[in-house]
Parts: sequence; structure tokens; C-alpha cells
Amino acid sequence: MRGNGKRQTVRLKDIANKTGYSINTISHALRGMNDIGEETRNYILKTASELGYVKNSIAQSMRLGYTKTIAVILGDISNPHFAILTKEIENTASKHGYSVFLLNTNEDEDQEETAIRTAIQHNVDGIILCPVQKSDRNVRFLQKSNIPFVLIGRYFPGMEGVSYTICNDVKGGYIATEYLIRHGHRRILLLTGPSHISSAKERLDGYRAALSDNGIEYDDSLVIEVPIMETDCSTLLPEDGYTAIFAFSDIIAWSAWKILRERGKRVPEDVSIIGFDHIQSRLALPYTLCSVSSYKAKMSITSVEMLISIINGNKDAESIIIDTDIAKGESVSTIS
Amino acid sequence: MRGNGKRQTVRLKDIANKTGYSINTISHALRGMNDIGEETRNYILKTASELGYVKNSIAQSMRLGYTKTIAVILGDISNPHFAILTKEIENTASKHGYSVFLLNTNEDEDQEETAIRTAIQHNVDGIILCPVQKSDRNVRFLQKSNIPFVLIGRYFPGMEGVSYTICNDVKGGYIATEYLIRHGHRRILLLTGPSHISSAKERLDGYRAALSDNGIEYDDSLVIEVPIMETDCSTLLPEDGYTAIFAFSDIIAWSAWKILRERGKRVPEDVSIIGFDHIQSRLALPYTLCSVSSYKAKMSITSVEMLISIINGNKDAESIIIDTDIAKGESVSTIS
DNA sequence: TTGTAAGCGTTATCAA
DNA sequence: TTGATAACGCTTACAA
Repeated sequence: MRGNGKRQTVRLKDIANKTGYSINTISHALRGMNDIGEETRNYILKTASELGYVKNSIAQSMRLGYTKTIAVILGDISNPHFAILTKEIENTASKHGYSVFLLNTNEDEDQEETAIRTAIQHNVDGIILCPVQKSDRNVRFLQKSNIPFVLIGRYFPGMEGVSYTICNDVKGGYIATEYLIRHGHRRILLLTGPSHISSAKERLDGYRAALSDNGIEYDDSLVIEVPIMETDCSTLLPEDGYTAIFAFSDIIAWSAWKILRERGKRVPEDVSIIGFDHIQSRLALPYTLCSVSSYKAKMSITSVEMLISIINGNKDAESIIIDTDIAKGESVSTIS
Repeated sequence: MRGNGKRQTVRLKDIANKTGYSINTISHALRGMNDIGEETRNYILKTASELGYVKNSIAQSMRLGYTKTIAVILGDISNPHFAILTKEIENTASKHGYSVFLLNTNEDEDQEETAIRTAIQHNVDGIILCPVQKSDRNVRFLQKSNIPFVLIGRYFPGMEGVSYTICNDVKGGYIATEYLIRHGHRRILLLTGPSHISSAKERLDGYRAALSDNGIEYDDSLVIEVPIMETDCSTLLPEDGYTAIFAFSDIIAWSAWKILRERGKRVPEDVSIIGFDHIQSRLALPYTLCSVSSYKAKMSITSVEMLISIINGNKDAESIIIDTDIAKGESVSTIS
């Protein structure tokens, strides 16, 4: 019965045996309930620490029905943008007494489903999800399963009852494009993300709006979709026909800069570049990339607090849109 | 009794009630044991999926004594080096059926202790730890607590019975320094990590050995310790007195490059730089930093497999040292 | 092939 | 102030 892979641990029962009190008394004493005598409590606490007691959260969860854990499910933790979000999420969760399960989807819908099922199996109290969005299948499943969850960074427009924290992607797309236009650019290449991803779609909307507001005609051939898990977009980048690039992410922007340089073009003299996410707020690099800043800490903290509020019984879906701003950098210059 | 925060979930009992079979039969059928009739099984499986059953790992863990979870405890997931390691760890763990708890220490010993306690409370089957190393207190605690664990990236020389995966830091420090020396540098600034961290200490050892082997005297004033959580080392970087920099990490190397550039110095014409970790293997950047590559995927996979082998009863401590190599980059040039 | 009952470690209820 | 007992959902030993 024992020795089935179970480590020998100290249980309430062991403290009970040692002290002569009942399991119940031990439990109450350890949790500081005020129905235990002063002396008794001290004796119990001392014995517990001597024996090296650590509470068994699994057993506690079994009884109480919650685990004080949340799952963070996102595309790829090795992407600095997600890594920074995750850092802040873990930090905030931990302040609220929650531990974090980390699960990657690799932007694949089936892996996302597996991740969600894994999270539910482990009885997480809630899920923070950056959805793959190839379809709304998995989010529908989440809704049906009745587990508290919030989306981060991406959302499903028109879907009711789903809480999310995103940044203002439309504005981000708009101000990035406008910023380039104000620097004299009219042929602006958009390296966009897959159109099923809401942030990609909305940044494109912002791009188009800014062009339109400035009397520049939208040109299909200047919009290129970069696969979401791709870091190398060398085959996708046109040789010329543009003086500036607006990239869906800093990762893509840096990659484009690299390719341009390999082709002998100078940034920003020949081509200006603006990215998205402003990962340089956390990563010192010698050359500064102009970028749209999305306040990752605020986004993370908000989504954790939103989730905890749902876990605690708040039934109303909330949506929070974090502001976006231009973070200036040397990758953009004025052309005549 | 219900409604204490517990979501309504489908249990084996519900399937039993629905089908008329006993809980035991359901359990066996769902786990594909061969003592259940073909028809019965199919009926049960169908009903289970109709009801939307998901197994309760918590209850299973309670009975079985393991959770199929591991904890990854490290300094700071927003550091690209750790983010890449974590990605590979999660990926490998998941292939072996394990889920990952992520816990940050912020390189603080007390936070490390909290993280370890949290992991143990949640009954993780094992821990992968990149230790803070201000003392060996927490690792001693881990040993006493008898939980399977392996160290990654750092180790405690001379400590018995502890498994670890590290890279060859001495060699890394040696070849980096030698590489600079072969490019004509003799005044090499070392931006090292805190000396209590084994990797920092061993890279310094390698640096000294390479200097010595090449007849260059070791100069104390050329060794500067950068705080481990610091990304901005502008106040630490000397104005001159060196022609090359060997940095403890790419993060520090990039930061140094940035500062040099702000001071009007060119890399590599005025100062050559070599870093450590080669994060550009996963992150496309326009300017290539010469770096010591540490095979992060291999290190991660090895440490997970080592941990699982310990979980499965292997008592012998193992230590694996992953090779290091120079990843060339334009940040180093020859001086005359 | 299927069913019964005990047990994992905790907390809540109720009684003493 | 303390103790006995049941319950959380699952798996296993044993019985039928």
C-alpha cells in the first residue's frame, strides 16, 4: 500500500501521535484558529516544525475544492514578449497566493486543447489564455467547462461573456503608421501577423485608417503576412518598393532589420522600421528599435486580478483595453 | 457541503449512476483495463464523453501518491536565456506526461525558499532548480526533504549526492578569452557575475587560465562584478583601459555594447565584445554578438530526463556537463 | 466480468 | 477547549 511511489512525509496524524492530541486539534492549531489553548498551540507548532511538517495542498484541495493554482497558456514562452508577460503574471499571482502552471501551445490549436485539458485535469482555479484563434473551438470548450478564464492579448470580437485584457491594437497600428507618415513615408510595408489573430487584424485596421486619414491609398502588395511562429522572414521581405516597415512584433521587426542589413540596406537611412511590444523596455540592446509600447506589466497584473475576481464569484465579463504609445527609437528617420 | 467554491464537475460516480455500473467498472473501463467487456466499455466511454468527463488528477494524486508535475524554479523567466531553457523544459516534460509549475526567485534566497516550499506543498514529483547560491541553505533543505531535484546551470562543487546539468563554464571562459587573445587583445575586461554563482566563478577561472597560458598577467582592475539582476551596467563600465570585453551573459554584453555606443565608441573597431549563452540562436537581431554557445535545448532535455529518472527511483547522483563553443559574431575584430 | 469497501490527508460538522 | 467522524474523487485489493 505504501511504497507505491509515495515519499514519506509528515502528516497531521504524525503530529497528533507525537503530541497526543487529535488530528483535528493539530489542524486547528496549525491554522491559527482561536479555539485552541495558548500552551497547546505552542507545543503543537513546535512539534510540527521539529518534524518538518509541510501541509499537503493536494489533500487540502481535495477537501476544499480549490487548488490556489492558475494556468498560463500561451504560444511560446521563449518569445521575449510572452516571457515578460509571464514574469509579471507569475509575480502577481504569487502575491495573491496562487501558483502558476505554464503551458505552451506553439500556436497550434490541438496543443492548445491539450493544454486546456491538462489545466482542467489539474484542477486549476482559473486560466489565463492567449488564444491561438484559428477557430473559437477551444474557447467555446472553456466556456462550456465553466472554468474561470480570461484572455490576454487577443480576443474574439462579438463573443459574449468572455473576459479579456488586450492593448489598444487599433490605436497602436494607427499611431505607428501615422508616425511613419509624419516622417515623410508613404510606401509603408506592413509585416502583419495571421489575420485570424485579433491583434494582427486590428493593427492592420489601424494601419489602413492612418493611411486613409492621410490620403494614402491602401496597396495590397505592401501587406505581407508573416507566420506567427516564424522568426526568419527573409524569403518574405520584398527587395524594394517601400521606404518604411511596420512590423507586427519587435521580433519580426528585428528580423527584418537583420535581413535588410544583410542586403546592404541601412536602417533608418534606406528603410525606417517600427515594431510592436517595445521589448527593449526590458532588454538593453545597442540599437534602439522604434516600437509601439503595450504596457506589459499593466496588462499582466490586470489579467491576473480579473481572473481572481472571476474565481471569487464575479459573474460579469469584463474587458480592459490597455493604452498603446510610441516608444521612439533610432530605427525611424525622416525622408524628403 | 457543496457550493463551497467547488465547480460542478462530472465524477466517476455520475457516469456510474447514468450507466448503472459501479464506480469501479467505470474507472477500469476509462483506463482501458482488459477486465471489462467490449460492449460495456464502449457504452461507458460514450457516456463519459457525453457527460464531458475529465479525470480529477487531484483525487488521483491523492490515491496514487504522485502528481505528474514538476516545478521549474529559476531567477527570472523574462531573461531570454531562462525563457529558452524553460520552453525546452516544458516541452520535454510535457512529452513525458509532466506539467510544469513555474516559480521565479528573482535571485533572492528567501524567495527561493518560498518557491521550494510552494512546490513541495503542491506535491510536485520533482524540482528543476537554478539555485541562487548565496548559500547552500535551500539546497540542503531540498536534500533533507527528500524530494527529487536536479540543478541546472549552476552547481555546488564538492556537495555530494546532488544531480546537476551545467555547461562547461571553465572551457567557455577559456575559449572566449583565448578567442579575443587570438584577435590580438591583451587588455580584456571581464564583466563577471557574482562570485557565489558557480558559472561566474568558473568562467572567471577559464579567463584566468587563458590569460596565463598566453603569458598575459591577470589584472584585478579588469574584472568587474555585475549584479545578477542588473541589466543596466552603465555606472560600472570603465571609460577605458581595455580593447575587449568578455561578458558573463549576452544580456550584459548587449548592455555594454549599448553603453559603449552611447559613449561614442564603436564595436568592434574600438572595443570587441564576446558574450555568453548565444541567445541569438533563437532571436534574430541585426547585429551579431559573438558569444559562447551553451546548447540550451540539450541542457534542458538532459535535466528533465535526469529528474524523471530520479523520480522513477534512480538513487545515483549524476552530473552532466554540456560542451561550450564559440558562436562567431561581428562584435569581435582583430587589433594590431 | 463486475461490485464492495478501504484508504490517500485534509477540513467541517457535530458532539463531548 | 478538544475529539470523533464523514466527506472530497479516485484506485486497488478482494469478494462475488
